[in-house]
Amino acid sequence: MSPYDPSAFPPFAVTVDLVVLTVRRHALCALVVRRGEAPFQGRWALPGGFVRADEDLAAAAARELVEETGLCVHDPGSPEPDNGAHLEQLATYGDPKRDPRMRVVSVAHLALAPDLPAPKAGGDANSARWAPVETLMSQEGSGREDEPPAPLAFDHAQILADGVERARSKIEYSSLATAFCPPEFTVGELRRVYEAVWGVALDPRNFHRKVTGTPGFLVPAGGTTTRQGGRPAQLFRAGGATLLNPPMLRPEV
Amino acid sequence: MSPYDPSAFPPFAVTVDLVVLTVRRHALCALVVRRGEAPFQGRWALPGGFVRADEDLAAAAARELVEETGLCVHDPGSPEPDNGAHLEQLATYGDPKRDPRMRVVSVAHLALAPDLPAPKAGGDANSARWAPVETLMSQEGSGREDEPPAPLAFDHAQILADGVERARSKIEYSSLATAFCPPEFTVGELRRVYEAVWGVALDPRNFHRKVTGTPGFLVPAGGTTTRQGGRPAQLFRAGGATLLNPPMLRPEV
DNA sequence: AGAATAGTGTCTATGAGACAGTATGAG
DNA sequence: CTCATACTGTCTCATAGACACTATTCT
Repeated sequence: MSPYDPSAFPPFAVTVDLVVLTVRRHALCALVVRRGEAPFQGRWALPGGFVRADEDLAAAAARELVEETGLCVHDPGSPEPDNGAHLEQLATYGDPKRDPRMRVVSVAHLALAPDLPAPKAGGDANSARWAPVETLMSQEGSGREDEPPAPLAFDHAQILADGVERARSKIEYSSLATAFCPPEFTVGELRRVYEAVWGVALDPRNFHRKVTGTPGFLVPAGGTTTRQGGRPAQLFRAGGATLLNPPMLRPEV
Repeated sequence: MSPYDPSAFPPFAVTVDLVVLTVRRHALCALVVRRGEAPFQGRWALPGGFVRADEDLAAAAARELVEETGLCVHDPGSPEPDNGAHLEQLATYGDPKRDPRMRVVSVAHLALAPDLPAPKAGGDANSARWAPVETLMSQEGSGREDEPPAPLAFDHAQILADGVERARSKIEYSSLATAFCPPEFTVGELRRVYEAVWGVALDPRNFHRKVTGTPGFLVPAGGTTTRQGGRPAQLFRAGGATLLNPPMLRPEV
């Protein structure tokens, strides 16, 4: 058999799974859905679904994101700051035994979204909710009654860990942290995003000097807000610069 | 239809494609094979093949790498420095029209190898060769008769570009450049790897101070060599450190 | 007034980049 | 000898981190 014979190939199912991250109440949270059917019935899982026959992978991921959150994907070309999310491919998971029913290859995607009111349950899941990644990634689950316990279904714990690590490293050298913020935000709000994603405290003064001193990162939006209390803070929106050079340093030495 | 019904899914073929990079004669080169059959018959393409029914994605990539180059994949756990290559997943390409015959999702992998004598032709390709990425990535191909012309088959030009970009950025903050070197190498040889991959000239003295001053990056192997001419240089092997902090800065501002 | 957050200035340690100068081989 | 490469040392400039200080709001 020629390895390129198109009539002799093992059939695979291809899905997209989504790691949707947001920052809620100073904590990095991921969107999880409760599975309504076997396998792993009743367990929490990442949202996802089959790629359709004539659908690109990115389109499938964007479709699932809309179905689960109502978020539209931000088009990098369009100038207007819709409240769309950032979406990028994460990695592909294809262990032959990752789904007990059949051979499924899942192309995981990472989405970063600003804080949303509440997730709406999609048609293909009993319920959906935001859960702190700290809870989801701990072996035991939290002791609290109202939090979803680990472990996630399938290999979703690994996918989530990879997505969180991608987000944590990517905000170092890119302006991606603004994807967690509303269209207009203050320096303090952006700093709290970094602190929530990295789980560390940053010096507010050095942070302010760093982000306002990087050309193209932030552009003044013209107003001020006092929604955090204290002295009114200038509002910014994300500038055109996507790469941060020199990068924001993650304190951890 | 439930989107999770395992009996109702569109069938996909899943392949792995390989971006195999090495440094030959001060140039970053990629392994390409000439296609022996339609589509794109006679054109150059990245090596690759179908994932088998019970095979993990990484295993399929490692199998293809052995078939094409004879290189075994370096197991990060084993201490002995076999001349294995570095292998990692790159990205997945699934445009519905990327293969005119059928729906094929390709999980591309990136392999970094030391300089090899000559590629052996695999069973599923007429011929294989190393080609400078500069030639492969230019629109026109080189004017020289003995070089493979662009463009590559399928979407392999995009995959190659993504692989090259991954390699270029990853040697900044990791010790991955040593994957291009033989088990024992000199500081100058490692510098020439950086220069070839980035296409820039680096100050030999500052480079030497940087790499020898980073703990765990290089460990002395005990001997010296004079294979580059000039004063004999100390031989090193790659140390245990995989992350470079602070990173090697790519001069380009 | 006191608390909280925003924003500026100043000092210091670290490291990158530039480059002088010495060491040791091949021809 | 010259030439090529290896390696060390020194200077300067940029910047991260620490932190004093002022500004402006709310309760």
